[in-house]
Amino acid sequence: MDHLKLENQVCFPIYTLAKEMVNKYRSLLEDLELTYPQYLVMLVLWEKDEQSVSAIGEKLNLDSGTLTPLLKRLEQKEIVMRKRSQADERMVVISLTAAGHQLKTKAQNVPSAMVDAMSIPVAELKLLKNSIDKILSNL
Amino acid sequence: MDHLKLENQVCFPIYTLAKEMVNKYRSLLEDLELTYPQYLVMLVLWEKDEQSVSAIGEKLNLDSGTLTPLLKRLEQKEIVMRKRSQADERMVVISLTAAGHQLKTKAQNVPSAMVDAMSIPVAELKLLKNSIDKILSNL
DNA sequence: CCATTATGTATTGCGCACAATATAATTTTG
DNA sequence: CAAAATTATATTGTGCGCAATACATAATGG
Repeated sequence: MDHLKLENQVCFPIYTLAKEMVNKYRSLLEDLELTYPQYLVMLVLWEKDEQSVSAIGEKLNLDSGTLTPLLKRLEQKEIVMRKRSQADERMVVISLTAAGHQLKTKAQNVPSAMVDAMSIPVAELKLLKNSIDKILSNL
Repeated sequence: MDHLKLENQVCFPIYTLAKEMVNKYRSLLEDLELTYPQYLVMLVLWEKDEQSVSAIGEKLNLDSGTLTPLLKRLEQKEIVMRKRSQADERMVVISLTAAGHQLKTKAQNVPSAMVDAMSIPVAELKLLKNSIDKILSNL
């Protein structure tokens, strides 16, 4: 078997799936005027308000080069605020505005819409998640 | 269950895995001086030389906005050539240079190195690929 | 055969993603 | 306490990824 054939690649479907997922989210998040990475940041903040850039970055595996401009865009939309911590002025603390909090109610139906779009049995989805987590811990 | 909790997201692990995969490829492809998307284009060309931009794009699900600059970078590395088709001057035909052909031998060990890095049983990998293909056909 | 439509690539603009570096503040050490 | 090391964010540069648009060529239908 030719391991360099596209058809025999394992990673290519994963790479493609991730892109297609983000494309699907593009339409699902249109109303919220959020991109998928922005939506992920909002998930993190909806769970716990007032977090440092690095704390958000650790949870999402994103560095400041990605987060700083992204958070500035969220600030411009006026759904988050950026403020230097009093305690440690190196830290920038991100917090939700009222509009940012409210956006959560508009996002409630997004996860189920996504699972519907994938239309795959929940059991199979759990297996999938398990395999992915296993690979992630190895990489 | 709170469907908006990061922990309960199904897509986030997929998104993370795709990124980690690309990161792993970064080190595996360092010798070849290729990025992962560039490597994918080379896989397509190693299978069949002389293909139009659109043909490559269909196989990889990438549009000209992505491929044109990418292919120009491969041209600068002198591993591919870009030439307008005589038959249809709208088409740009991409072909491998001698160096481009030779690069294939250096790439032979990349797929196995990647599978090794993921360190997951082949059987489970096949299940994973099946699930992903199923979701992709739905999205 | 000419106007219309379709096709193929290129360009532009925006938003990630990450490496490398810079900068400033805090902590640790001698 | 001052110098050195560490920590946290910001900045810069490169490379995707995709939508929207432009533009040229080819095909098609009166």
